[in-house]
Amino acid sequence: MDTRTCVDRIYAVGPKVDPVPRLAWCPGLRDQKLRAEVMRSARTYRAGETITSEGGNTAPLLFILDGWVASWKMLWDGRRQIIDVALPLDVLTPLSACGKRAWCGLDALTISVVAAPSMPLVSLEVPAPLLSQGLGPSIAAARARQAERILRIGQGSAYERVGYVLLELFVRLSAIGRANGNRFRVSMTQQRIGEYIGLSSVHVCRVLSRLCADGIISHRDEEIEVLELDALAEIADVNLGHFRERILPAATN
Amino acid sequence: MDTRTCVDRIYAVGPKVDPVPRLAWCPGLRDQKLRAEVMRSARTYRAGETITSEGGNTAPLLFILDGWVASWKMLWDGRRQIIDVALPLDVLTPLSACGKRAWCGLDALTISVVAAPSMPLVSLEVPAPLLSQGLGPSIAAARARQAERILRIGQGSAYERVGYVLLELFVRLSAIGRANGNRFRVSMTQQRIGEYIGLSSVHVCRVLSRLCADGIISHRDEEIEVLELDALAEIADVNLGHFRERILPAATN
DNA sequence: CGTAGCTTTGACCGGCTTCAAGCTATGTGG
DNA sequence: CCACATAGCTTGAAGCCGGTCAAAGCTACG
Repeated sequence: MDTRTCVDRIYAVGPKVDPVPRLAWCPGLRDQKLRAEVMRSARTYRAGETITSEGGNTAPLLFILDGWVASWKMLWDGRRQIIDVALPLDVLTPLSACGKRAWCGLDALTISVVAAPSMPLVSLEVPAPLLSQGLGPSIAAARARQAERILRIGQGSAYERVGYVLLELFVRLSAIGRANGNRFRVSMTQQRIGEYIGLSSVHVCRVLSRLCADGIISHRDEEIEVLELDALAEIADVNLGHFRERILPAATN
Repeated sequence: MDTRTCVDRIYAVGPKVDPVPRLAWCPGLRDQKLRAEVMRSARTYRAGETITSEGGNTAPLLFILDGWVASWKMLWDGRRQIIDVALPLDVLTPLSACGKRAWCGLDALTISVVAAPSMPLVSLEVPAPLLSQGLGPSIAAARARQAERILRIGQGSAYERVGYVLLELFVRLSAIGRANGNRFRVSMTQQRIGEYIGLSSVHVCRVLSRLCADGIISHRDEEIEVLELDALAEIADVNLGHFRERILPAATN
């Protein structure tokens, strides 16, 4: 499958963002030749396709050039929790402490383009004092999102959780030019949304209905329109200004 | 307050572990003089004392030399979620993406000794290709624990959650020589355990009773004895071998 | 000895899950 | 072009898990 045409096809659909210059966000990717090398290692995955299975082999760094990618873990009986959803221009570090295996499974939620450069990055000596800079903007943002989500899953009601996850996705998509004003596309089934925030798909459906009935949002299929952003932020218990600063890679602001 | 005497006093209580050589686990701390510098910046906190408040100033790296430290986030109405519990020899990176403020609050759950070296570590150029090594063993382990916990909080029953958290603490304490055979001390109130796994303190109490009634554990106050480790691992849905590899800093194994 | 904080136990109830059935949209093969 | 299958969404009914409220025991400590 020709990667170039796939990239082009995807980019023709949504608002255009050229990933190459924006990859400059990534730690150690200020060098343009390196960025080109990353692009060259890109591969396209179909929606639903497995990128890595838990405990399997993986590259240390994955760059999401386009699409939605879910990282998840599973209990023996099949109950599944989505740990995080990576959006275009996010960076994933699926390597576990032992250095060989992935600590999570990775699924493409939509058709996705993922770069997994192995050779060039191993030789990449991270020059900056990475730790004191907070682990690189993209990884720090992922951690902040994770903490916010743990807080809602652990303490929030279903209404608050769904409100939160919609707001999180809206803010992140807006930042990368993939929202259309107050509208955006949630490229997840209600089943998957439930796995993301610890609810059954049936209850996700009910809560979405209630959010519509309350005039906070409206939706047709996966297309969401935020009608009352402030009200949504209040439900999610989010201060929008601080929230953006924390869950977005710094360079996005 | 004289740090040395506090350290000594604590170390006189539990099984002894000299933190200085084991700090060699930490990324960039192989140099003995640096380690001594870290020790010199240590400060003692009383149980319940705030180390950092959410959004406050913080050092980029905190070394837990002794004690239990909870990192937490809160909703506006006071509901609190403990994001992670750091034990002796763990490393915390509370700095958020913006690089100035802490993304979480930090409380000492017990009397604790925490080193927060600011000067020497800023000048520390991380030499190894840190990313490809998985972010340093301690931080990678913290992330793995977090993923495991999200899975249980999102998908597990109360019984599974409590079983999991007891097992997690038991495994981690054993690794640093702070368990006594099958016995260990949970230095958290049931209220705090609940905040850690998203349950009310009342229900934590009930589940603990049930674990005792089922012969899995026994406990007096905060002193827990694991009677049936395999059964506990089954409840927690954990493969002990893999689990240890993943949630412990690599050098511990 | 009294107070404060934590644990334990009981009673009640409501939020969420589960099960089930019907609906819609999309795709497939005759 | 229609019959049929599949996947996801929606809605209802029933039941249980876990939260909340309340009161009583237990320890530690001043």
